[in-house]
Order: sequence, then structure tokens, then C-alpha cells
Amino acid sequence: MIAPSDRTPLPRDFFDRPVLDVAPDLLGRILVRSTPDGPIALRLTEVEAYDGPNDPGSHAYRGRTARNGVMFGPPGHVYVYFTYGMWHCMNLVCGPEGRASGVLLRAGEIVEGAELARIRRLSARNDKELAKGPARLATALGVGRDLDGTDACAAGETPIRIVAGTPAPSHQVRNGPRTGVAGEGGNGDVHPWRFWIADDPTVSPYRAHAPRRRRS
DNA sequence: TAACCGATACACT
DNA sequence: GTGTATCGGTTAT
Repeated sequence: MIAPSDRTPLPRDFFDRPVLDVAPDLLGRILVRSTPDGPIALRLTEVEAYDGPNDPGSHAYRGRTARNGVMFGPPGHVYVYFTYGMWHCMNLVCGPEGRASGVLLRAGEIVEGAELARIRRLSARNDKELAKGPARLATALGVGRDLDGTDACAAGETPIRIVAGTPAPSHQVRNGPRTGVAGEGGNGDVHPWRFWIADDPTVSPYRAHAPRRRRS
């Protein structure tokens, strides 16, 4: 169950900070997804920061487009993108409006509504896999492009909100190169902006960027 | 119009 | 644990 104190979304000020401050602070927080069938709550265990203007790994790096427009808007809103022609991934917009920074939600532990998540994640072999990976997380929560631009800080029965939860103590926070971003993880390791909770079984395995095989 | 992007499932070892 | 097949949307040309 969600405690009454957990019904209040984190304020917009929480997200209106440098993305590298927000990202680790999101670990241990609870994402509450309201669906017609009931709520699903997820404790965040792994995130990645993307800093629009400086960050070649960010969708916003090349400027504003129809797809990434939400990233350029006010903080505390949800940016959802479609990838691999099959899946969605979910981000939270951070920093001041126009900065186009965001945090990709990579993994978490379902703490309420697991029965609803299991229906969407039939291939998961156990509950730890329900949201282990960004597309799995979005699938488990039933998040698609229709939720792009949702305000996660709004009051009332919103589709998505982030509540305080129990922030991960800093001594349990680890960071390292981001998954699947070109140039990271090798000698470069220029952006060790993946943050996770140490030893948490729901954190996704690290995979270096796979070089593309030339199309024949 | 075509190149490019990228997370997962599953088969296999 | 490793290798491979899978796709539609986005962007630049």
C-alpha cells in the first residue's frame, strides 16, 4: 500500500536543479503509475543523466525537434521516446526550462501492483526482471508516447508522479559509464552518468555500446 | 528517400 | 554467458 504521505508528488523544485544532482537523488524514490486497473509503484534503482546542450548521447544534443520537444520544456515532465521499433523508454526532464536535460529511468523494483506489471511483462522469469532495463520498465508500467509531456508534479490523480520514498543513502549510490552510449565505458568514460543502488538485484547488467554492423 | 538509432528475447553453449 | 535477429520512427540529404 502507498502511505498517505506518499501521495504527494515531489515538487517541481526537485527537478529544477542540475541533472547530475537530480539523477542520484532519484534513487530510492517511488514512481507511482495510476492505471485504470489500479496503481503500480516502482522504487527506482538505476538511472542515467543526459545533459542536453553538452551531451552527444542526448536526444536534445542536435536541438529541438518534434520528438524531443518536451525535453526543452519545464522540469518535472515526462519525456517518452520510442526505440528499436518496438519499445518505449521514459525520462524525467530536469534543470531549468530550455536546458533540455533529463534522467532516463533504467530500472526499478515493483513495490506495488506487481500483478498488473506481470501481465504486461509475460516474458519476465521473476519479479526482479519486471523492470530491469529501461524498455522493460516502461512496458511494466504501461508507459507509451501517449504519456509524453505528462506533468509528474501535478496534484491529484495523475497518470505518473514521483513521491519521496526513502532516498538511497549516498554510500549505497554507485556511478559509472552509461549503457549503450558510444564512446563511454572505454578509455573515454567521459560521462560516468549512470547511477545505481549498490548490489540491488533489479539493476540491469551493464553493456557497452555495440558497434553497428554495416548494412549490406 | 535512405541512413541511422537502439533494448530485448531467445537460442545456444 | 554469448551471439543474433528483430523494427518503426527520426533525421539528414
